Amino acid sequence: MLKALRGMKDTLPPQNEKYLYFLEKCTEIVERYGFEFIETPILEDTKLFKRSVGESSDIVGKEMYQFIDKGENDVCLRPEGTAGVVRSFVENKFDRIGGINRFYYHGPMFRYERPQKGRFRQFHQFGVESFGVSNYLEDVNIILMAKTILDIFKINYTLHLNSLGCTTCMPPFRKKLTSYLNGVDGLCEDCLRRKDKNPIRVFDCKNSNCQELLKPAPRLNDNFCKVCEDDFEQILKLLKTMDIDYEVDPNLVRGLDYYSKTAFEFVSSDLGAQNAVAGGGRYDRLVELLDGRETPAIGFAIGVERVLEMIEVPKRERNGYYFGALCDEAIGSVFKEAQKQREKDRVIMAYSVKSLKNHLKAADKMGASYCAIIGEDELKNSVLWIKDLINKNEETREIE
RNA sequence: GUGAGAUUAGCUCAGUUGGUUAGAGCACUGGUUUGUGGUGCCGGGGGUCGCGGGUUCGAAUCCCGUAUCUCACCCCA
Repeated sequence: MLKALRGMKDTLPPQNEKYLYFLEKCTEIVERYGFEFIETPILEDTKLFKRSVGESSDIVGKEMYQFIDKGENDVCLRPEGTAGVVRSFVENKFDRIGGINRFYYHGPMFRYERPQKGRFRQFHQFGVESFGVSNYLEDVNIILMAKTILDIFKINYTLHLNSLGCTTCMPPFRKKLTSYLNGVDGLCEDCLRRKDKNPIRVFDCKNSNCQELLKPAPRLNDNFCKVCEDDFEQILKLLKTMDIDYEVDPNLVRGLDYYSKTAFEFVSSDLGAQNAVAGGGRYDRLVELLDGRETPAIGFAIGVERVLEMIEVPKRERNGYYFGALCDEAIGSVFKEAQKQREKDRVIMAYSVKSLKNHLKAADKMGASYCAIIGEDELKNSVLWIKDLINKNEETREIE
C-alpha cells in the first residue's frame, strides 16, 4: 500500500473543519489591521534561503528539501514564509514605490526533521509581514495581532520578548562576544560552530555547561545603542499599558539569521517539547540583503498545527435533507425533488429502494434534519412526504 | 542525525510455555413479514498479524534487518 511520506499528513474531515475555521478567523483579524493577502510559490531558488534565513541556521544547514530540477536549477521547498514574501516584495519593486505595505499569507512549509509532537515535515504557517514602518508602535501592533488570534482560540501562552540589536550596536557587540568566546574552553561542538558563523546564537544553547560558561559573557542588553535601548523600553512600556503580560528573555535569539531588534515568541505549556506556537520579530536589513532598497520590516508566523492541537473539534450539527424512494417507480420523482431542494439546502439522496424504516435509519445516521420520502401512496397523490427528524413532525408537500 | 517504546479487522484492543480454520467491542452492511429513525433482536462482509529474512515439524508469538508511528534530544512555528 502506498502511504504518505514520513512526517506528512492528509487533512481530513472532521478535523479539517478546525483548519478552515482557524484560517477564517485569522484572516478576519489581520484584515482589520490593514493586512492584505499575498501568495508566493512553494518552490524557490535555494539561494533565496541561504541568503535570508542564513547558512549558519539549522533550517538551511540541515533541514531543507533541496534538489536539482529538470532544468538543472538548484531549488528548495520553502522552509518558512518570510523569505519568499521579501523576494516578491523586492521583485515587484514595492521597495521603490515606498510607503507602507502589509501582507498576510498561509500555506505549507517544509523541513526535513524527525517528526514529533507538534513537528511535521510538512506543516502550515499563518504569517504576516509589514514593510516600511520603523516606528516601535508597529512592533507592538504586530504582537497584539498575534495575541488577539491566540486569545480567540483560548490558548494558554506566555509571551517571551527580547531585542537583538541593530546594525549600529550589533557588530561591535559581536566582536566583543567573539573575543570573549575565544578565551573560553569547553564550549559544545554546536557553540564552536556558532562562534564563527553567528555568535549570538550561543545564548540559545540548551547545554547547561555552555550556559554556565556564558554567565560572565558580555550581555546583549548592556550593549544596545541609544535607539535600540529606547525602542525596546518604549515597547515594554506600551505593552504594560495595553495590559499584555510578557517575560523579557535575554537568551531568546531565534534561529533565523535575518532578525534584528525586536524578537518574540509565544510559548505554550500545553504543547510538549515543541512549545513555540508563534514567533517573529523585526528584520530591518533583510530587504537590502535581497537586493532591495533599505526597508524596515517586521512579521510573525503562527504554527497552524500547533494551534489546532489545542482547539476542540467543533460538533457537527444536524442539517439538510435526506431523500429516498420506497419503490422503483418513485426514483425519478425523488431525484427531481432532491435536485430542486438543493437550490437551498444540503441534500443527500439514497439511490437504492428501501423500507421506510431503513430510510429513516439512514437519514438519522447521516445527520440530516429532514427525511423526505416518495412511495406508492405519494406517487398516487403527487406529494412528497417529509418528516422533521428533530421534533418528529410530519407533513406532505405537493409536487408536479 | 541520536535514543526509547510501539505496529494484529475501518477504529480501540485481546491472543496462554511457539501448536488446528487469529478473536471481542465499536463501526459498516442486510434483515427483523409488506410505511416510522436515533437505543431491541438476528445475520453478513472484512485480517499476507507493518514489510523482508532466519530458527523450527510448526511462528502473530523467538532472533536479525527494515519501514512507519509515538515521545524525547536537537531545532523551531
